[in-house]
This record gives sequence, C-alpha cells and structure tokens, in this order.
Amino acid sequence: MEPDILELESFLPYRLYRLADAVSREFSRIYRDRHGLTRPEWRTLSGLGQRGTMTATELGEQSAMHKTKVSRAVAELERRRWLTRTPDENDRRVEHLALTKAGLAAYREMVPLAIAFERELLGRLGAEERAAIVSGVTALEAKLTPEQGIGPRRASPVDQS
Amino acid sequence: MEPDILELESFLPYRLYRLADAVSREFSRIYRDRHGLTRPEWRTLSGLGQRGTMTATELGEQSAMHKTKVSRAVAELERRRWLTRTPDENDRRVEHLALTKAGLAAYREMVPLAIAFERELLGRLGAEERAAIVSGVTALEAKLTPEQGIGPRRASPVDQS
DNA sequence: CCAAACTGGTTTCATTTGTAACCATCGAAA
DNA sequence: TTTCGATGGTTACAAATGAAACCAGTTTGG
Repeated sequence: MEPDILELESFLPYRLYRLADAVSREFSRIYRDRHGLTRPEWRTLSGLGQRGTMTATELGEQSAMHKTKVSRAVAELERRRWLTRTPDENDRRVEHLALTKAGLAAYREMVPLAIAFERELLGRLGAEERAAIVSGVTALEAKLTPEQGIGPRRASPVDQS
Repeated sequence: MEPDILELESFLPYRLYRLADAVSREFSRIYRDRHGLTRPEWRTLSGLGQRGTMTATELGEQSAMHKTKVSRAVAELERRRWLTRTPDENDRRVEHLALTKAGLAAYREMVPLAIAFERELLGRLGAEERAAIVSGVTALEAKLTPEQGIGPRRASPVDQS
C-alpha cells in the first residue's frame, strides 16, 4: 500500500514551494526592476505604507521576516531616505518607523502595480479555480500554528525569507 | 475603486510564499535533521530515487532547480558516495547520474516519512479544504508558463491527485 | 535597591544563493 | 574540414540569508 517511491511532481510541499517561488519571482520584478528593492525591503515598505507606523518587531511579525532581515531592510530604506526612525518616549530600545514623503511616493506608485499583478494572476483562472486557491490557502494557513511559521506570535522569533 | 493601500495579509503572492515557506521549512526537518541534507540535495536524491537515472539537466527540469544548484547538490551527494556519474556514450558533455546502494537506502528511508508528512498535513484539513488546495494549486500551476518558472518544457502536464 | 532574566534591535561570521563567465563538446552550415 | 553558435555542466564572485553572539535598555524577584 505504501508506495516506495515519491512522486515529486505531486508532492504538495514541493508543488507549493515551486508555485510560490515562481509567483514571487515574477512579482519581484515589479519592485526590483523599478527600484532595486529586495523582498525584505519591499515588505518593509509595504508594511509601513499599509500601517503608517510600526516598530521593527511589529514589522517582523506582520510580514513574517526574521529580525535580522527587518534590521537590514530598515537600514537600507533609511539610507535611501525612504523612512525615518523616531525613538519611543517610554522605551528607549524601541524605534517607531515611518515612511518619508519619498518612501510614501514609491509605495503609492507600486500599490497599483501590485494589485494589478494579483488581479492578472487570478484573472487567468476561472471563478471556481480562483475560489479554490484562495480558500485552500486560507484553510492551510489556519492549520499552521505559529510555531510552524505562520500567524501572529508574541514570543520567540520566526524566520522567513 | 482602486485602493491606495495594499493589504499584505491578503495579498496572494505573499500568502503563497509564506505558506510554502512554512511548510517547506517544516518538512525540511525530515531530511536536514536526519542526514544534514540541503533542499537541493534532497530534491536531487528524490529525483534520482524516483526516476532511477537522470542527467543534471533533466534533474534541474524535474525539480525546478537552477543548474548551479544541481551541480553543487550532485557534487555533494557524490562526495558522500550516494550517487555515481556515468559518462554518456555519445555525448561526452553529458553524465548519467544514479544513486548508489547507500543513496538508495537513504532515499528508501525517507520516502515514508515524506508521505506521512504530506498525509498529516492534508489530514488537518477537511475533505473540501483538501480538494480546494489541491485543485487551486493545480490550476495555478497550469497557468504559469515555463518562462515563469514552472511547468514541463516539453510535454506531460503537471500531475494531479 | 540590585542582580538576573528578558526584550528590541544590530552585528559578525559562515553558508547558501544567483549571475555571469567559463570550459568542453556538439551540431549545423559554409 | 573549419567555424560559429548552442548546450551540458562547473566555477568565481558578489549578494542574500540564518544562527548566534552581542549591546543597550527594561522588567522582575529577592
């Protein structure tokens, strides 16, 4: 009953990874070609654009990045003068990050491109397929506990690419 | 109508990537803890175990790896004496790769673990959710052209089940 | 009040990765 | 044949990544 070979092409972890990698690679052109951003930098920009102000830790939680990635991405965006740090009043370890005008401009420029990308991607599918991928991903996300790398988490850092 | 912010948590490329990364990271424990394999090494082992004999190029196509990754993975597995290279009779650029007894043993040991992992993962879902993720992934795979990093270059559409 | 444990964030170092250049061989065309 | 462009595969080098050590500031328990 147990097969003694594994069909890689049908193996969900592999398929999922390959799919995500292909999609992400394709999408990355939008921020890489345009501004030479890395994925962590894009996520940082996107997170701050979305929420306005966040600390590095919050950024890491929201966008599933390891703190070192956040740190480096923030440093780079600061170097570009796309964001500024404001020390917290009460806790001097914490810095509140926010986009500058230039950062916000870049963000605003990219949002429609990102949305168009997603729309185009989903547009290749039929309505049922679209529903399937979305609900399937949602279901699986829900089953992955924080310890397994997804979902909000308080203690103990997660690592993601 | 066009929102001027992007909700990262709902953005499919991000969700897909995060999900795949979490799953893959979890799964990687199986081959990493057990034998200290990297992902490219695991894929190489898996590909050869599945098909018996392949060239480096074929390996790269089957398991969606860049040729440098294949090259390095093959070199490492050869160093472990888990695979051997046999020069092609007609084309001296080509080498046919195959697992040794030791390589095959490691492969055979890991296949049930991989299958159990997948089963457990899908087992967390209900039947409908399971169907949704599988058919959703299948649908999206089918829409990604080879140039975008997925899909058979020659024929034989991506597998289901 | 003070030491220990903890937390936000950065840095160091080794490993992994991607890009491009490279070597050898092959195949087609002149 | 000779030449030239493709192809299989490896290597060199730079950039990205992860783990762990680290620094500074904060909290907690005695």
